[in-house]
Amino acid sequence: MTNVRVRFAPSPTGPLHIGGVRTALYNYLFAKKSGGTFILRIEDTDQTRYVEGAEEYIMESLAWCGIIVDEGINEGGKYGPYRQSDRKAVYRQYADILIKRGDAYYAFDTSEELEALRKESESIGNTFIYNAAVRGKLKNSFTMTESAWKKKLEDGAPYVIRYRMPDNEDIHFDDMIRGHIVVNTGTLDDKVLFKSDGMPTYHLANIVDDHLMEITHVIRGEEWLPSLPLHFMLYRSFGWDSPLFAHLPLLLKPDGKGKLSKRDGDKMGFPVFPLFWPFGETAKGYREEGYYPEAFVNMLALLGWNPGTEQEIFSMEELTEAFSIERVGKSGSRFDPEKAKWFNHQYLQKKSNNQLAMEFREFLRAKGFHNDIGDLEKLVGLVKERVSFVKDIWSETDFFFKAPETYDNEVIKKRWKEDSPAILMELSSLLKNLHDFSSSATEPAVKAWIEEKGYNMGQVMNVFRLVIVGTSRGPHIFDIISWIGKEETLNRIKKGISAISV
RNA sequence: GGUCCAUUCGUCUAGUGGUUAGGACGUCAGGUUUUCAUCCUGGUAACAGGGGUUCGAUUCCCCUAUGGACUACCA
Repeated sequence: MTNVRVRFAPSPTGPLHIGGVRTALYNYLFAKKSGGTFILRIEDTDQTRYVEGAEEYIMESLAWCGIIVDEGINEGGKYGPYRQSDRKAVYRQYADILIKRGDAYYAFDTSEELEALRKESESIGNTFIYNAAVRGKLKNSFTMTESAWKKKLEDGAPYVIRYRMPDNEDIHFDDMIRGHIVVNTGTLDDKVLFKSDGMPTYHLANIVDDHLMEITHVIRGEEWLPSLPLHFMLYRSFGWDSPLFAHLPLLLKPDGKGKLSKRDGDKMGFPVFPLFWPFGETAKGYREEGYYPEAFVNMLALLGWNPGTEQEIFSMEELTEAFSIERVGKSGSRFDPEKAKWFNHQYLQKKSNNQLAMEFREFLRAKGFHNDIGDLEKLVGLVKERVSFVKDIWSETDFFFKAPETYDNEVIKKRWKEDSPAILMELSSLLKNLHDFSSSATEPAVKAWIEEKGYNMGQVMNVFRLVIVGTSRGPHIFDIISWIGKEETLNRIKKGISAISV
């Protein structure tokens, strides 16, 4: 088998959608599985949609995910340049080849004229398509005399170059995911290949570049499936072998209908982009929300592909090993934000307490804590298994850092009894006399005291937790007091008694 | 409207011409924790509908329905 060469070819029109990231990932996995080459090509032939910062965003996103580009605008390579606007000079000659072969032609219709035609057709319930049926009535090198259209070109009149789609021919082609497809050219239109601004359209640039860059497999989103027949025709007109195609199913909204959009994320509170997008209308990113790239990639890989086994947790290496186009599904996948969290939970559990403590320390610094924040490794160990994100450690441990300011009324109503203050006072003096304040020392001491006094556990432990935490949640109470220390424990008991007894 | 694509639990999916249709997320129940969460155990829940083909279809074919993509001098 020849060397696999695949490309990811986004347009720099804004932040890269997670559907795009998944396309890049599948390309990457496919290439790496066979030791092939992953190419990043920037498709910026539409200058009006170019967005500053988007190229960098794309590259940073791939890097964050651990997708390594072999050839691209930064990496270079033998087939460059890798930005289509830098390849402008190469496209025109290919358009000319098509014209010479009679497979393409000049057209002088203005956008306004065509728009009017479209409206007119629509008003009588038809769809206007620029094809064999109408091309004979419009302004182009078929309807004009050679001297007339040549004169127009010489005069610098604006024109486009269109592909001449055959009138009525069944064309057959194959997709690695969808199998064999047949389309009649009569339903297709004469697509513009070369725009009046001197730039090629996607269709021309894409085919020319894929050929020149010796791309062997085109793995892209399903939204391209309708233009596949055109692309096949172009390869045929040029006399080139076409690469193999695989059209990936789309990522759909978690609820309702249609493909996943930024709005869904905003509405339901999850990101639709890998990284925070800082320009203009900003957008949340998985990285900034606290997702690990490994978890993000794992989640994305399983959305539309499965290994055929019951394994769900995969490293990039394992994904590379297991991936195959054959196991990519045919139908669109609804995105499930809950499952995304679950993946992150799995990866967080695998981190060492030491590593998590470091990450949590960073988090605390950003929050303004600078010194004296205690044994974070131990703290993290107490709550690790209940969190999915490093930021959750904070919401699970805020009461470690500061005494409660309010006390849960529900819990007070249920647990606070007349004798509670007296019992807590007793408990306080008991704790005061303990020298070893570790959990393993305080717990048996307190339990023995409860037994000796004939109290029951519930009447003591619940109010104890209430004054220490402020409500009924959190890790083992003796672990908490051990971490905050004797002095703080006694203070909280005292404060709690006076605050609640009022 | 037209062209093309798709359709297994709520979601991601496995699977087969004859299976108790499997797993994961979610959800529910029980257990653990005298808290909350985690965790463990168990339960709930699906082959879109109608025709064929066949001894037998969830699986193969056709139709319908539903969903989706595309329908620009955007990609």
